[in-house]
Amino acid sequence: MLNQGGSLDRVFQALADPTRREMVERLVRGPASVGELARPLAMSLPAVMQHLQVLEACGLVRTEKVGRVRTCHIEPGALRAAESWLSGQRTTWEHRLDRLGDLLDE
Amino acid sequence: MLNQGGSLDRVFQALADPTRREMVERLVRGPASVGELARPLAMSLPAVMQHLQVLEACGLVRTEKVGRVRTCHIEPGALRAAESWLSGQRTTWEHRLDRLGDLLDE
DNA sequence: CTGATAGTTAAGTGGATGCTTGACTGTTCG
DNA sequence: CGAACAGTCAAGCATCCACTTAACTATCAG
Repeated sequence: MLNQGGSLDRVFQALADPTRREMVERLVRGPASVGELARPLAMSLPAVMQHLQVLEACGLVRTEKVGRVRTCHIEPGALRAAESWLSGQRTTWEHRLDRLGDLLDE
Repeated sequence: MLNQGGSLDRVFQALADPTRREMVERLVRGPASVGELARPLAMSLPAVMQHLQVLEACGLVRTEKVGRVRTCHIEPGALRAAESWLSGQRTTWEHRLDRLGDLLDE
């Protein structure tokens, strides 16, 4: 569980944008080409590319080009890292509540 | 489970900053004053205040001023919202893998 | 009252972000 | 070959972000 912080920075930063979250939501259902990713989005193709680069740079997405089409897959590891930081915080918080309850029981 | 998308934006945006994550990590262990939050951080007090305002604006932290000291508590709901979006994505991803496995079994 | 403490406000700065348009590259199809 | 297709590069622009310093307010202790 090596928690290298800089990577969490980028993952959360990536997820902070609704367009990129929508792309992730699309990709967890299966791979897609850049064009397919772009179709439901109200913006130019280069803009989509830039979002894609952010997702790739933080490890949330992996892409591969064959012929003239680039196919994008989700990379669940990065998602898991973020989820696990959050659940760690929740756990600490809950432990604190437990200790507080124990104190009150005395 | 009201899906207020704009709020997720702000929560992830807030968590994208290492200073703010550090503040959250401190606060899940218990309440703290602004000064206590600031002590371990290598930056000016106004900078810490600004981070605090971001955390408060997205609902991650609640603060209350008594006398001249402002005390900050974590607000676990916002953390849970982010965690639950992430776990939803993971779940969808896993379901897809299941269906894929079923296909291969045929 | 006076001084120290705890926090706040305001203004400014440099750098990152999210988007655009226009020109361009490589690939496939007829 | 030549046209359409899928994607990419580059530049430019408006806005946002993370900080700073300086000046200020409010509270508490002696």
